[in-house]
Amino acid sequence: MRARVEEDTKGRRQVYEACLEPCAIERGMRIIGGKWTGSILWHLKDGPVRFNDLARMVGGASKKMITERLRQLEGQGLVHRDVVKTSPVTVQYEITEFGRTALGFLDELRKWTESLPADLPKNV
Amino acid sequence: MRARVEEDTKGRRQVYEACLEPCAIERGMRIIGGKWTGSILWHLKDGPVRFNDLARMVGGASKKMITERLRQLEGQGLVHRDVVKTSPVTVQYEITEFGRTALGFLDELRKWTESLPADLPKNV
DNA sequence: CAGAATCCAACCGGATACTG
DNA sequence: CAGTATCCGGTTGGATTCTG
Repeated sequence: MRARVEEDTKGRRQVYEACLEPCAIERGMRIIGGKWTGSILWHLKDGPVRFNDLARMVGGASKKMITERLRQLEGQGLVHRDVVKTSPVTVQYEITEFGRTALGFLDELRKWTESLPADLPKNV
Repeated sequence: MRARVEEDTKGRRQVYEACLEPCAIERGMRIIGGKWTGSILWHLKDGPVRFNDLARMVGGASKKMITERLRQLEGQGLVHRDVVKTSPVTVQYEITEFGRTALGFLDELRKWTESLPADLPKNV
């Protein structure tokens, strides 16, 4: 098996060697587990959202982060970018059909997180 | 609402302000989305695994990483550490009942990743 | 509005060597 | 075997400023 060279969620160069190839869990996490990535995708589930609105919805992430993640998601075909020629221009981000295939997992994650007891051991 | 100060998967200090509190997706990702975290948990699903065996199973991660993640998972109550007094000592890591509650969506993630077409747009 | 550009301290994580 | 300790270059991501 040849070594694969890819970019993960954060644009980091990842070299997957023969016997070091991460399992599906790890690969998946590298795709949608990056900081803010899942959250961004999730907030697009109900329809197109404009850049600044998205930034507000994903509260906590800087514009820089939102931009980087969106570019990545776009490059991966999970999100579609649409420029509306108003003045000033507005930009709509929309989840693609492919992107929607990840929502099932994200919803499971959401349910899991929300089910966590309030008195967790530590750090959870 | 007061600001919460916690540690995420990677032990980073995270300050969650009132209106900046991440959504469940993001919080969940901070718990099990860290590098190697999901993979480690996943590889414990079939029963206790010893340290070095785990390191091999999660191929690619250094011992340092395995150790750090295991300590974290242990502190969160997702994994239990058991020292067996052989000579030299062996250490077994076992997923807890609580930890098992995370396997559901991890399996969703696995299925999602494995379903990805071979000819993906980019970076996926 | 929707970014792009820059700065930079903090952190991450691999490599290596060592230990009981 | 199951770690710990240390080094250290690379990456990350927040803050800030600027633009069409």
